[in-house]
Amino acid sequence: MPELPEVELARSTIEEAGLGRTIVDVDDADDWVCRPHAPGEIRAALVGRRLTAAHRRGKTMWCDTSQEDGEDAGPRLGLHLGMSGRIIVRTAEGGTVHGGDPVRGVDGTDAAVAKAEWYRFTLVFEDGGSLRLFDKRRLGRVRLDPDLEALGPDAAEIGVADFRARVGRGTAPLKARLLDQSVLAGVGNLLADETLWQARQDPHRPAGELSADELTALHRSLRTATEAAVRHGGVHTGEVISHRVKAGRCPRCGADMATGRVGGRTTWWCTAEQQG
DNA sequence: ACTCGTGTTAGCTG
DNA sequence: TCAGCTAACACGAG
Repeated sequence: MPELPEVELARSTIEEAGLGRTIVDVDDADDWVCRPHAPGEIRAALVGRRLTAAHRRGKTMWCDTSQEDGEDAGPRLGLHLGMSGRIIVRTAEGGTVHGGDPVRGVDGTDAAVAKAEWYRFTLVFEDGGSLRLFDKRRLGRVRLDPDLEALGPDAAEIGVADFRARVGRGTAPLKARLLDQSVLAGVGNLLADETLWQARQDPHRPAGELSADELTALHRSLRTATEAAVRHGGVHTGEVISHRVKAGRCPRCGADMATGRVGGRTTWWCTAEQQG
């Protein structure tokens, strides 16, 4: 699930329900998710502190932490949801205040029961509540002081001039350019397909071939698609997403949807409007 | 049994 | 050195 819209929703969940609560315990035993930290390292850094702010750039989140007596401000806690991660914040009473049911999520699966081992990382608060990373596939990541240098500007905030300069260059397929997190941070496979469909652009087209006007329109489409996804609860709510299926038809013109691999990802496009 | 995947990245190639 | 591409990562779901 997690692309920029899902991560923004997770960030706001932490902001609304996870800040200001003193951390009394940390489960960082999963040394794959917490790499390169050794088990206990994150725990030692965070116990006694509080989360004071929740930030996001692209698909990466990080929380500022409070200072302890006589020390500098605490380390930043970096959180990445990977391919299947979710943030679950629980109240002192154990109820889920935000983040929804861990299994019965937007992906529609509802048969399974959440297994304890799918909780890959946990902060336990003094009030008895918790903040947890729930991640079936274990591609999520938790680390202290994450490096943000490799990330381009956030896809929801980049201005049109900057967007044109960064995206409209190179010979790589346009979709690959949109997916490159060092060019622009936050666009994932579904948001890329939705954006290109809205802008009626061929995903295979070399990015450097687009005109200034086309790039301006693409920037507008990205904004529109991203804002709608945040508002509606995730990228899966995009207009073309449910038509990315075998024998699917374009919901705008009715032409066949085609599929192939672009930028290493499964891609769907309208054969009529996107010059398939 | 076998393939796929809403993400990231080390490593290879030209 | 850079831009671009592929495989690998972990593991559940179909």
